[in-house]
Amino acid sequence: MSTQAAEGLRGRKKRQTRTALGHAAVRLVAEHGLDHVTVEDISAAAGVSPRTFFNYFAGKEDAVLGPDPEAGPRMRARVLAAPAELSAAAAVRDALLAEVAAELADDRELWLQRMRVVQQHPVLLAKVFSGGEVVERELVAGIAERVGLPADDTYPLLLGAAAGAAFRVAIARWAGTATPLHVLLAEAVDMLAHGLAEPHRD
Amino acid sequence: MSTQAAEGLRGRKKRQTRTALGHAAVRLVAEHGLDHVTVEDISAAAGVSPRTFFNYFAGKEDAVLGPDPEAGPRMRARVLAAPAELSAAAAVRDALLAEVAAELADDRELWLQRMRVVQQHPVLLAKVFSGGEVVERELVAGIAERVGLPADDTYPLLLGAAAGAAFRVAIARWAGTATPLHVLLAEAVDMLAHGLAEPHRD
DNA sequence: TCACAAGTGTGCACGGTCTGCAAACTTGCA
DNA sequence: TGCAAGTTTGCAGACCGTGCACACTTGTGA
Repeated sequence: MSTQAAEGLRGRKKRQTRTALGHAAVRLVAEHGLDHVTVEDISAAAGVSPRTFFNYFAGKEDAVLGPDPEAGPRMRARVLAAPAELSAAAAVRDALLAEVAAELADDRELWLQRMRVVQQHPVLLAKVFSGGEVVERELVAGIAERVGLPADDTYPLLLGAAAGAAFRVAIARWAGTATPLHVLLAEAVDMLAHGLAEPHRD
Repeated sequence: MSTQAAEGLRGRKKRQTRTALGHAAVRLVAEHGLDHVTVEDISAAAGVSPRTFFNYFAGKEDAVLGPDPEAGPRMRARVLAAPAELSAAAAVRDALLAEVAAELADDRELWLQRMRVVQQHPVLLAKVFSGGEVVERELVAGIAERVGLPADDTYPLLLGAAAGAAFRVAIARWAGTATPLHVLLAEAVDMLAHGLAEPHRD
């Protein structure tokens, strides 16, 4: 729900091809496993040539993960737009929760299947992290701007990295339980805000 | 300084070849950039055949990073061996600092060059993360055991992930400043322990 | 001393990944 | 209708990574 207006017939078809490739990649890998699926398979399933595949994605992994280039700027904007009375940590917390809500609303089923595939293929996990790195960089920039520190200061870097950590942990737990993602994410973020103190035991 | 005794001539040569390949990889990539260096180049510089290269490393990236399979178990042991009166977070803090000290003492110059190379090649960053993931898993197991929670509970997962985040931030800052790594790492860990509260301004 | 088992290095072949290039083809617009 | 710009595609080529078979080295026990 970001750039749907004034796209023209050209852009529309491009977007269609891209999502067709992405969906095919997730489905095929879920069915046959990552290294029993070739770029040729994915292209065929999406009805384009293998060469065209590489016009859209850098490789199999990218197609499965379908990285969102707007996620970084969005997080940055969210952090900067948060009410001024909130602490930076609280602003990041809210930004994370809002982002998760928006992402899931977009394409819930695909997301879940994607996560399942990622859990089964450590190679994909690596790509997720490096993708998260790009987002994290923008997030760090937003935090730095908000608190008035340079972007290479420990505080913005660490808050950004911690946000990434909380996100990953929430995702990991989500894949194994029935608890809603936003609950798990809030739990993780709150734990960070309390200095990682040991939780009370039953 | 872990398994140097009773190695035999066989094992010694194997280790030599491995480090020769690793060093050649770091040096060549530092000189010419990651994708202007082929496996053939690295093998030639180390005096072995390209086929042999793949007996040691899964690819260029692995050779550059020289992953340490013992790092995970070591961290786990450190966390479990920490004095009982320490909190889990403090135990992790000490384990991190001890690990850094040991690693750097081992081969300081290579480490620094490696980090510089990694900063310039996001692809390598991805591998660092996935490598860190393996270590993190062990660390999480240690934390879980120490505090008596299951390893898939939020607390151990998050503390492990946060430790990884602090480590990465410290490394990133270290590559850009003259501050000793252990100081940066302590700063980051303390910031986490204080709930990521905004630091005092000058 | 010798021979043999196990471990290590190497060449070869093969399928897969990814890129550059140039030739079609399609779309948007005058 | 016709042109400019964008998209798809095939082709060639470099590189990656693995399986396999064979040569060579090392350690060991007869």
